[in-house]
Amino acid sequence: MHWADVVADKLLESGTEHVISSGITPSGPIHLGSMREILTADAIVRAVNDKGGNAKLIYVADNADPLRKVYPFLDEKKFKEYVGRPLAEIPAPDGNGSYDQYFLKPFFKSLENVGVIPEVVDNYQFYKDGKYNDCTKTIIDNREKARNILEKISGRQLPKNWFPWTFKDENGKLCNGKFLRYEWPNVYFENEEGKEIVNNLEKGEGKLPWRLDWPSKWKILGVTFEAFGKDHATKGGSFDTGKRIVKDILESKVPHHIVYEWINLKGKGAMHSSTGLAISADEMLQMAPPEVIRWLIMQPQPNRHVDFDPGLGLLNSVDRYDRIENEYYDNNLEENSSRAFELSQIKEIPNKKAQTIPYRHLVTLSQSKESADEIEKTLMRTGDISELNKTEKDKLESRVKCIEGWISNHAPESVKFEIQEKPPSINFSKEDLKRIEELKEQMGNINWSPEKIHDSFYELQEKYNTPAKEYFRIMYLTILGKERGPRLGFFLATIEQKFVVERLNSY
RNA sequence: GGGCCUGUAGCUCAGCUAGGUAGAGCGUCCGGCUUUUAACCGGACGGCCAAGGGUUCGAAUCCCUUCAGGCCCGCCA
Repeated sequence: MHWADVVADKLLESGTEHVISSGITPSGPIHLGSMREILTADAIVRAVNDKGGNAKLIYVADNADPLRKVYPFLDEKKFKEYVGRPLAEIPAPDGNGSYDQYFLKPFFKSLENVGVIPEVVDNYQFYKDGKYNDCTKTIIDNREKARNILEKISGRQLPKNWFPWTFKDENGKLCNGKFLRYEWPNVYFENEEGKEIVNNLEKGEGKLPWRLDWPSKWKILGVTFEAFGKDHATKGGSFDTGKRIVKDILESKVPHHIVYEWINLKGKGAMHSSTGLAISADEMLQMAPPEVIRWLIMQPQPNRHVDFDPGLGLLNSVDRYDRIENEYYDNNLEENSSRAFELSQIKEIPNKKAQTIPYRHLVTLSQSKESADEIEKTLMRTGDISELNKTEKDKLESRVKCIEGWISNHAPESVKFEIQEKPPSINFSKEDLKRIEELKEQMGNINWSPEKIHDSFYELQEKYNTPAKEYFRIMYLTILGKERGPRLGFFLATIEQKFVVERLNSY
């Protein structure tokens, strides 16, 4: 059984209503690794709903968290003063709006593109609106118990006058002040300068520290399931302490969970926004079809790491996905693969197989044609497809866009080419010139189909006792200005016969 | 030091939740398609399921131990 269904079954044992939670701190571009978290959660939501339950997906934007440091992608001068302040209160890097929204907006757009539409929780606003009041109060009332749990389970020592609140200084920065006294809803502390500051706990002046904030969210939102990264899952980590806090102090339920592994960039290691070694969700969508992105997450077990190769490997991933799609409709898949395919669909599962064009072929066409429209016409002319319906058209269009993005940012040189508008000036040898004459005649007189074109080179090989390779080389040189290129039969068939003959005639 | 995960064919992995004759794709080799680029079709080769022990009529699957690899582990998230 697919992992999402295994979890769904377990969840449904305790009821039909479920809240699946996911979240991230929007401190930088939100990357593909973070997308795994929410796609994993989304899979569970779909699985529960498919089995007749009623699950909703909640996305918590942890924008009450402070900016930890000036990240490499930030302007040092401008952002130095904001370190320590809640992300929701900092201006965006481009000056428009707030910092958190600057990163969240494109991420939500990306999520929409992969078919995920969560209910968004603005954590900062939650604090402001007093949503945390009850939990905060309960924790404060039981702060010795809380301290006990944290110290015992995490094995760290808390200061003598520990108070379960991250204070907010008068300059707006979150800080570790010295706790003085407390009287709901106010807490008084001494800041570094020795000044007494008051925070109103009901108004979001400061926040709960993460290890208390997380279990509080479970209770406030009624979370029944959460997928989280293995950094939280370590012994004595925030999940371990969170479990006890929510059970013993908040008297609420511990959510079910799974731990997911990181996504590595092939040959480079785990993605981290802080090191800059990351592909943002946005960027990802500009080079890979959304259903393939989903499939990369749905196919493997969540606890296995995924190696993502934005180079040639991406083509393999798309090919594999397309093959799975075909086999799905041929009813030829094992249960897990079949389910992974279903969970990879952006919208509902189409009940008919769509016409698919081999992705590698599209990579060629995208570089020789101006638009998706032209590509479609060409494919119809070469007999690769019959007329496309609306869905197929959209798919073609979006895939062409992905390929264009991929070609310009990630593709290796070996697959790139450009049709030369003017005949490249090349010093052909005498023999080459003779072959060009032979080609002129051949190209002008054959049926312009991929197979015929392909065969014709071998006819020349027979006729003139010259390796077909030589003819290939010449064709690439005259049209692309380089010695290699895409499979010639298919490629030439996609451009005008007239153009090819004229090109040869100019030598 | 503590913890989690992983170890199955040359490579990438499925199978383990529920024990019942070891699977797929890719690669390799052979054959076919009048044959370039990571093309297509058919077939073959290929595994003491990391090692050892236990439970069982029966273990890749459950339990214990060992080894190897990856990652996580102040605060913050």
